[in-house]
Order: sequence, then structure tokens, then C-alpha cells
Amino acid sequence: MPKKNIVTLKKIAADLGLSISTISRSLNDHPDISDETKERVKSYANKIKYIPNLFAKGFRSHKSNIIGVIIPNIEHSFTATLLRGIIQNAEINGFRVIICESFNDEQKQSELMETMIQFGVDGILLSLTKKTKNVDEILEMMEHIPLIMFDRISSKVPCTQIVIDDEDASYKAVQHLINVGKTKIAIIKESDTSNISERRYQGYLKALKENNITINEDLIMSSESLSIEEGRRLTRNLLSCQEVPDAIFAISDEAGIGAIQELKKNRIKIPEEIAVVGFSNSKFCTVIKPNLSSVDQPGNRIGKLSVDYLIEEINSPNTTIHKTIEIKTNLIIRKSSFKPTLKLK
Amino acid sequence: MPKKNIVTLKKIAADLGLSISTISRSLNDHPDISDETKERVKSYANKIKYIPNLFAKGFRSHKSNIIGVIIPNIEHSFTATLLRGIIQNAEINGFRVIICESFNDEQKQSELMETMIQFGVDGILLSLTKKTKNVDEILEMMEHIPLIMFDRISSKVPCTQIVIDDEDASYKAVQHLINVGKTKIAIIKESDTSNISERRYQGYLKALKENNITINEDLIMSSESLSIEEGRRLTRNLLSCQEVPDAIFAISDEAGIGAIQELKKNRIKIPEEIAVVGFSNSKFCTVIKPNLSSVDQPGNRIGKLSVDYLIEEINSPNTTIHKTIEIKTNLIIRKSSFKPTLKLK
DNA sequence: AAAAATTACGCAAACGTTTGCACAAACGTT
DNA sequence: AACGTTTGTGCAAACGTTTGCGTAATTTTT
Repeated sequence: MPKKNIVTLKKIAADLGLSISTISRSLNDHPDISDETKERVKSYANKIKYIPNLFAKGFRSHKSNIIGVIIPNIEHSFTATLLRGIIQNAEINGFRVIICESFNDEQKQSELMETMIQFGVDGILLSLTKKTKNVDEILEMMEHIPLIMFDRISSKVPCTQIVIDDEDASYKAVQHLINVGKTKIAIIKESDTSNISERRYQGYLKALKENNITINEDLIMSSESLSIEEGRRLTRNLLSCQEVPDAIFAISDEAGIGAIQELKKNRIKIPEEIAVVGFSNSKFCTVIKPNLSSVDQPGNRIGKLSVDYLIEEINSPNTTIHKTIEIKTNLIIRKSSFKPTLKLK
Repeated sequence: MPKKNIVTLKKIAADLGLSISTISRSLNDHPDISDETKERVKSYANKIKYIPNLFAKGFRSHKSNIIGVIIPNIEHSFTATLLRGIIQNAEINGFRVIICESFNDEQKQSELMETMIQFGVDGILLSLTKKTKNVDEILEMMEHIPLIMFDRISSKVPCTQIVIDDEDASYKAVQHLINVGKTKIAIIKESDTSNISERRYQGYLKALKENNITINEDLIMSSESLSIEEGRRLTRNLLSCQEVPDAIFAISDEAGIGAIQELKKNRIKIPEEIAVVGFSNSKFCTVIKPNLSSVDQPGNRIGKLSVDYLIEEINSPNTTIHKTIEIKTNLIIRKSSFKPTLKLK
């Protein structure tokens, strides 16, 4: 019987011979109330285990203290750290979090946003589906609620966005490969509808250009969706090129793993003949032999920052300065690309 | 300005010349209302994009349509599939999900439960911290809210529990090792405060006993927390035993991976000299060479079932028949334990 | 000592929805 | 023709909280 014996402001007021408003204000530390009364109310409320009715609160104040999070794929390795950062920081700030998965479905993504708004979340943290084409609905819903985008973003949406500095990360990865003496550097990326892939590709191009390495189209491999299997397939393709690469930069660890597997199958020495670098620094990296060099993304930090900015926006909705924050990454160098005798550039 | 132009029942009533109650009933398909009126109201509500205020709803009806989920560690590989099953099924049934992580902290776990109740969730799905000693608070809070436990459960709490049939799973894994001719089977488990580890250990013992294999204490390795590193360390210990095992059953994939790494380092042939089986069928299994045999846990199913039972309990809180559901698993046999010429038992 | 300001509290409305009850109209039964 | 029944709708209370305003008591200022 959870129903009865529910403690409300009214009951406390009756028991203490005060009015409901005095109780409310005491509990909320309103300056109008004397310290003495506050103390009396608080200790009594505590004693009889008063639990505020958050529905009534939200109903009155139009504040839910809930943040909605929409992510494309909860199983993605990077997502866990991202979520952890979000949840932790939200909690510190007194917010709860609702997490929903869009399953990379643009339609579902819109529905989720709508439901969340309806539900009364105070703000939304959105990581887009892999190929979000139409942002019209998002733009419309932005009118109704504070929105921050993270990880998988779109420049078409004018809001604060927090993201890995993908271009810089790729640039550093490729630069590293060049530093260890590689020149025929292949890239395994996704098709150009993927925003993230595209940014990483740009970093790749930039590094090559800066080092006066001519871009060889044969060494640019794309796939719709990068799995280990796709990594293997594309690596097979690379090996059958007339000019075989001496390094492979994969924009995902899965693809990098696939590359290593395929290279090993062909008895190609890693990193001597072909070096490999991945992206995400997932747990796979230290399981595969040789260990995969990879770009480490500080997911916690992105999560934390997203919450920070969202809360800021919730508290002052009119401030329309939208920033784009790019978080720097660290390249973790392991056996798959390490070369002790580095060639000075 | 998201504030104004909010559509409420009152506005619809005014626009349509009906009363608020008629609008409410129409939208809720109350039988008292004529089909004609219902249709008129619904289409108009739809047209002006009426969004029900869920706070007011919850406030009135004491129903939130939210399920709270508490898990010890969001980064655990198995958790993702579990969550996916929960979220999917909850959504189908018109429930939203709030997910919180207890970080394997018993204190935090209680706090989270309390907050969730306070928040007005309709029910809680709980997966315990690794070592939950004191369940008093949980027992107390159970009085106030429907509770289902999943994955990491405790027999001390009288509620419906959904869990992998760990004993059976281990039994099958060890039986498999015996089938391929192994007799000196080691186990890498956690210390006996871990409920799950203990159940898996029982399955191990059962299989050995049934096959009249005497239990060798030297082959039983325990650790506080199983990581890849711990797997390696315990495997090192095993290799230094006077009687080296011919198989290792690790109750986690991480430990299994560690075992394989250590065995390879010592140039021990897998599975010929020592076979290895893990538990969870995580993605690691197909990355390591040789591929790791492992117990596949249908996380989706557990998640789905948990939601089913919880909703049942929410809808009829008095029904106090608490079941314990044990889901069967599948052993996925890979190179790390496969032996083509199997010895008939 | 009177006026002004401050302090500490109570009253009551409001938030949007649901729901028990009342009631009018229309219908079916004697 | 008088009655009960059904159908469709409206009235108003209630849920627990916050908050603008009012006010009495006290203190400060003149």
C-alpha cells in the first residue's frame, strides 16, 4: 500500500501550526523566513521523511530537471564513455538523464525529440544519426527547447556543438605515419555522407599536402558502414592495387582491426611493410596483435562539456551565442605503427 | 520564446465551444462521448498541435510512464545489449526509461532508488552492484514501488528476478571442454562475494563431478575484479602449478583474453595443449587469435522480459507471485577450444 | 513620537488535467 | 401518458506546489 501516509506540505503545515506557504519557503530557503522557523521545518520534514512531489513541482514551475539524450547507437564503444560523462555531470548539477537510441533512423530521431519535449525535459543533448539529411524538423523543434549537439553534429543546425577535433586528430595520425617514414598512406573511410568521416578525411588530405605528398586516389577507400569485415575487404582491395601502400589510416578501430587481420593473413609485416593506425582507442586496440595505434577521444570530457553548455542555455535561454567546441585528441602510438628509428622530416 | 501559444485543453474547449471535460474525454476515448464529437476534437487537436502536459497528467493520475533502470556499470559490454532490450520493449509499451549508473557503489545505489521513487517512476529495474551486502534499504523501498531485478540479483530480495542460467551455462562450457578430451580444467573466477561468479563456479563443479573428475584446488583461481591483466596474472599462476591444466574456463571474456595472451606468450598451443573458453561472447572473441569460444548471453531477451514483468507488476501491484526466470545461453565454439577429432565420452 | 522600513508570516490563486456527479435530451418500455 | 434508461455533455473539485500580494509585528529612521 504505497498510497497512503503520503507526506505533503499540507501535512507538515498542519503538524507545525504554520501555513503551507511558510513550509514551502522554508524548504526552499526563501529569505523571508526566519532561520529559526526554517530549522524547525527542515528538521521536522526530515524526520517524517517528506518527499516533494516532483510532478506538482514540474507542473507548477515548468521545470523538470531532466535532460534528454538522443544517440544513434548505444552499442558503439565510444558511446559508453560519452554517456558516463553526461550522466555524471548531469547528476552533479541536479539533473536526471533520459537516454534514447535513434538506431540511426532519422525518422525515429525526430519522434524521440518530440516525445522528449512533450515529456517536459529541460533540454536536449543530440548526437545525430549517421546520415541526417533533413534537419528541418530539428530546426523547428529548436524553437521550443534548448539544444546542444555533440559528437555527431551538423553545421546546418545553429546551436552549440561539442565535438572531437577530427581534422586535427587525423592530421596528427597521418603526420605520425609520415614521421616514421611512410609516404604511400592509404585511408579507409566512410562514404562522404558521413560528416565525421569527411572531417577526418580532410585532416588526412591536409597532412599529405603539407608534406608535399601527392594524393593517390587508389589509396582512398570508402565504405558505407565500417565493420571489421569491411576493413578486411577494403584492405584486400588495397593490396591488389598496382602500387601497394606502406601505411593504412583507418578512421575507425574496427576497420583498423580488419586491416591488421587481413595483412597478417597475407604475411605482411606490421608496421615494417605496412603500418596501421585506427581511431577511437577502443579496447580492441590492445587485444589485437600487434597492438593498434589509435586516436584516443576523451568521451568523458565531451559528455561533461555538453551538459555544462546545455545547463547554461537552460538557465538563460535568450543568450544566442552558439559556439562550436572542438576537443583535441591524443594519438596513442602502439606496435602497429611504431618505428624506433624515426626519420627526421 | 517557447512560453506562449501553448495549447491546452482549455484552448481547444474554447475554440470548439465545448467543455474541458469533453475534450479530455474525447482525447482519451472515453465511451461517454459520441464518435462524432471525438472525431471533431481529435482532428482539431491534431491540427493545432496539442501537446498534453505530462506533468499535469502525472500529477493528477500518479502515473509517470517512466521506468527507472539502475545498473552497476554502463561500460560493461553486456550492458549495452541489455539496455537495448529494455529500452526497445519499454518504448513499445509506451514507457520511457531513465538510466542511472551505480558505479558499483552500494550507497549510491540506494540513493538512486530513492531519487527515482521520489521522481515518480512507475517501477524500477535493478541490477545490483557487484557486492551488495546489505539489502535492507532495498527491502524497505520495495514497499513503495514495483521492483524487478535482472542480471545481477540477490536471493535475499523477494521479487521477480530475471537472470542468465549461469550454472547451466558454465556446466555446458565445461562439459564441452570435457567432450573435447580435457580433464585438467582450470577456472578463473571472481572472489566468492560475487553472486554471478559463484553460480558459474557451481556449474563448473557440477560438470566435473558428473564426469567423475576430481576437483583440484590448484586449478581454481580467484580475483577481486577480472580484467585482461588479471586474466594474465592468474594464467601465469596456473602455468607455474606442478600440474599444469589442459583447459581454462574463464568466467569473463576479459579473463579469457588475458589467458590466451599469456599462453601465446609462453608459446603454448591453443587449444591443443590448453584450451580456453570465456563468458559473454563479447566482440573481443573474434578479434583475438585464436578466436575465443564463449557463452553467448541473450541480453536483449533479458531486457525485454524484465520490462514485461515489471509492467505486469505495475498494472497489478497486489499480485505477489515472484518468479525467478533463468534464461538459457548458447555456447559459441571457436578455435580456442575446438578439437576436430572429438573423443567420444 | 510619529513615520518609514523591515521582518516574518498567511491567504489564495494558479498551473492543466481527470473524474464523480448532475443534468438535459432522446429513446424505449409499460 | 408516465415512467425508467441510455446517451452525451458540462460543472466543479481535486491533485501538491509556488508565488504575488497583503499585513501584523517589530525595528529603524527622522
